[in-house]
Amino acid sequence: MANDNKLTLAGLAKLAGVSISTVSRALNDNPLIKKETREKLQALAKEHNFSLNRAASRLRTQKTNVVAVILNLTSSTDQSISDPFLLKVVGDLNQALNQRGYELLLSNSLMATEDWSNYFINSSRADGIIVIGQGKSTSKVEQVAQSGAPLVVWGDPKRQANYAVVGSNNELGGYLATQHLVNGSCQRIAFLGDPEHAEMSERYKGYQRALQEAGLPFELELTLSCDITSKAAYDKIAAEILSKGLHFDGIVATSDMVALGAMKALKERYISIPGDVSIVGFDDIAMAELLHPALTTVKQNTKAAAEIMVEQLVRQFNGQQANSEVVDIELMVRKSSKLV
Amino acid sequence: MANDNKLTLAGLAKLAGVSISTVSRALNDNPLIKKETREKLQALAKEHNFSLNRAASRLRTQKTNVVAVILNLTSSTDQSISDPFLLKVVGDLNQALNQRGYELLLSNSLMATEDWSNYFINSSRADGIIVIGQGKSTSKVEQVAQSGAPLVVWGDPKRQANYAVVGSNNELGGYLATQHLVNGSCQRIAFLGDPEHAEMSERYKGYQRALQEAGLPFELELTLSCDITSKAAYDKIAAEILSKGLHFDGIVATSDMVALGAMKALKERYISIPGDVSIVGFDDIAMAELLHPALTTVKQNTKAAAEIMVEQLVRQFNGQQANSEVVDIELMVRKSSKLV
DNA sequence: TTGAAAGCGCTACCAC
DNA sequence: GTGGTAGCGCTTTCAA
Repeated sequence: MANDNKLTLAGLAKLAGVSISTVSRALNDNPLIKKETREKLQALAKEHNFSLNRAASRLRTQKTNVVAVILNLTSSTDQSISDPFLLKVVGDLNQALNQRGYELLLSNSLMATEDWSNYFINSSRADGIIVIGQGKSTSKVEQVAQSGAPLVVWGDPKRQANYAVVGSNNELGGYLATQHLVNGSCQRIAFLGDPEHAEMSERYKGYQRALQEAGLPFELELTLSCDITSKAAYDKIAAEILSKGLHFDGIVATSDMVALGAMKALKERYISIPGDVSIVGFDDIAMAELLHPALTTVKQNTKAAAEIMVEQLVRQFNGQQANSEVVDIELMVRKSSKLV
Repeated sequence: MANDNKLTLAGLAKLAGVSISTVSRALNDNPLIKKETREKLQALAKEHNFSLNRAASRLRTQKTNVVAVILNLTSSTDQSISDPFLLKVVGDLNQALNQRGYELLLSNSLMATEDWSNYFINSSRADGIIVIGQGKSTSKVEQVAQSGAPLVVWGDPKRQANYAVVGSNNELGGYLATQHLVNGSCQRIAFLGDPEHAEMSERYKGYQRALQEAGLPFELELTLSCDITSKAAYDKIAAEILSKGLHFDGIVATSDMVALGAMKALKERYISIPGDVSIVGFDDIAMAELLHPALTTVKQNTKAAAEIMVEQLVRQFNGQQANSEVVDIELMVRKSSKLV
């Protein structure tokens, strides 16, 4: 406060009458320093509002304690950027990283156009990378994996990949959602979303498996392919009903936002949910239970997932092998689907 | 690739047969270096996958090109963390910052418990701080302002503060929302939210002004005070109806999430929206128009706001004075309110 | 248990 | 236009 030119370790050392090394060790809680001295110096630092210069320590230690989190967005539509689910994952990662002493540098695939490994890791901006979403294209991610940089991806862990993927059991999720509709006596169950998107394609497989087990025919016209935004889903359902009439009595949506769009299209046509059409979402975003009717959905445990992702990333920092890991999902039965 | 020990400027210089200074200038696009040489060296850098070590340049230049964005959360409830509106602001800031060459370090008030200025600025983690939300407590923010660190706050710009505040015209928003309900012949208009929260209190003032102008009495029992989460709003409306019956025919909600909670409580009781109760939200999150009925709401222009915030922060980097600035709002009339 | 000093990789001042 | 070099503030080896 009083002294305006910024305080450094050297300055603090002078103030305390000890060497720079001693202050450095004390502030890093190094047990080499006598506990008494350590506490005295820490108190002094606090008193003078001193904080170690991270740029300097990062340069010296070659470690940043920063993790770059990259939202792997499919397109530049506003919708996909603001999908509450993605942002929930960011929030949970923030928490998990902080608990381990890491900071979160936020970026997304639309901004970071260069080689990610080069940009974030070689440049000492971050120690590792977490990519949220495998999306349709994984070439950037592969590039990072090739470079050997510490990397964890939120996506579909069942996909074989040469990097660690953490994600929900999407196939099972799709299966349970579909099975739930089958049990509710739905006969013509549609799949709404993008079957080519990594995570979504697994949900699609689960959907097909459930149909088969139930002895229901798989009909291609029940695969309602659309972008994974509410708007696209809304348009798709509207167009479908316009051209073919209401030819389905159940919808397995690939995300809650997609389900939301579908619900709106149905309600506008006075189609009862779940009376005429049952619907199951995916994600369990905060809003799901607040919709009317409350949305039955497959809950992804993002908090647990975030912790696992950080754990796997830290393993790589320590030179250990990182593994893909499956996070449990759970069917949340609410009001948008008929009960058995 | 072939050479495994990390390349530095010195290494590149040797490879190119020029001095370190020349490579440094070339990679920083310094016009002192002949264009030809510059391009040759940039190509060489790309070829060898070289990236300048940021830790080193930050130490040297005393500038990080990083901005800390702090979500000033009210409580640790999941809801407030995942309010899509806050996260929309983060997304827009990310974009605005990147366009100006800054990176976004994400944090929140629950994690960053220390003195923010000390933690982020003194430590050279970031050059400036953007705080999202004035919330109820502004002491941490005041502390940053006191320290003289570059700071911009998303909040209510009408509040007098010794730091730059960018935000919507909340008073006008509250006024327009209320006026709209008045025009739709609502007689007993409730205000739902937290009148003590900085931004919200201005909306509350606007609500009162509109009532007064319309010659409607201001009744305290129509101030429905609750936490600004969907859940709290849902509970509040449910409790209100249970204890006093449906004693209002319009609701001015302090956020879309709050409106969502209220809508659910109403729908569950088969109260028609907007037939029995009209409702207006605030924010215009992506979901607002996808609700059924589509939510009439006051749109906050977060994209414009984000650009202004970054602009004001950069002004401070350049030693200029930063000013509070008001961002225009716009009433989005949809289906949850009666028309005139 | 503490101190001296080298050096992390870069930028920018000064010299040519 | 280009090169030599000091030094940003820290950590850590080595010495005491």
